[in-house]
Amino acid sequence: MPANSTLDAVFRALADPRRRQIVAMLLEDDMAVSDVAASFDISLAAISKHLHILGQAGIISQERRGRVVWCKLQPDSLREASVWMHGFGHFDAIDLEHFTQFLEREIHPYPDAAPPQEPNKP
Amino acid sequence: MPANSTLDAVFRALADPRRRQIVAMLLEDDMAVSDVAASFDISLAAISKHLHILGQAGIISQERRGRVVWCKLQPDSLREASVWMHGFGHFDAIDLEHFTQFLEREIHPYPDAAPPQEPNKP
DNA sequence: TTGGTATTCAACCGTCTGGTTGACTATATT
DNA sequence: AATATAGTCAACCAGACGGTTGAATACCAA
Repeated sequence: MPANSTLDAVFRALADPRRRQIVAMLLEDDMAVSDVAASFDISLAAISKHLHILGQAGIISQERRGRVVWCKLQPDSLREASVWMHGFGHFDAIDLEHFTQFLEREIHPYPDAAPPQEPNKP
Repeated sequence: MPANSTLDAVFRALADPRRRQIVAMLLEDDMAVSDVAASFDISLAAISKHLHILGQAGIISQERRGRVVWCKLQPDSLREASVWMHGFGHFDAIDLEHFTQFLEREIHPYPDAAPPQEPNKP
């Protein structure tokens, strides 16, 4: 198995829209597991699994503080994959305007739903 | 489903090391389906499926010429996903030196195996 | 100590994935 | 016309995925 297993894990982790949405949410601020879960209508256990997959890929880290597990984005983990993709595109400058639009769509997919609430950090 | 289904497909397509290797090979030159298959030890049918997945994601296009189906990389398809990732990394300049190293690893994972042969293009 | 809150674990389930093989279609070659 | 080559299709299979529920664990608070 030659293949860069980190790249495997990163791309696989990002292949799920819910996980991408989680990543986008964590870009704004660290969140507790249940805070993350509050933005979705699936079980807490399912969210826990998604976070585990993101953690395995190195995209987030999790730290228990008291009974709360805090999730933190590890942006550097995306560097390798980003470089990989960029190499194929021979794109000109990255247009962050586009990115902002994606972010909006990913973080607030349901405009009517409850917005991600401010976590009560210690 | 808010989720950008193109991003879904692109990330999912890239999550498989064989498919990434195919993409890397196609960066060097267009290839026929059986030329692609020659670099792997799985069946032609399996390769055909992988190419279909890459095609669905828009990462490659396929064009039949005679009885040969030629596969061509569509680098623009990676732009959206590249932008997405780049937005999280707030990386400095993309270092294409790294990319070249990845490429080497992805295209020639087994140094002893037969190198990808020159396709006989018309 | 009792009880509530936060999270994970374990077992289970339907669906998707990636592989196989054999039949099939379509094009070249002789 | 007969045969070889290129590729896809269809049926099948084992294993991974994403979800559920209920029990277990760990911490905090009264």
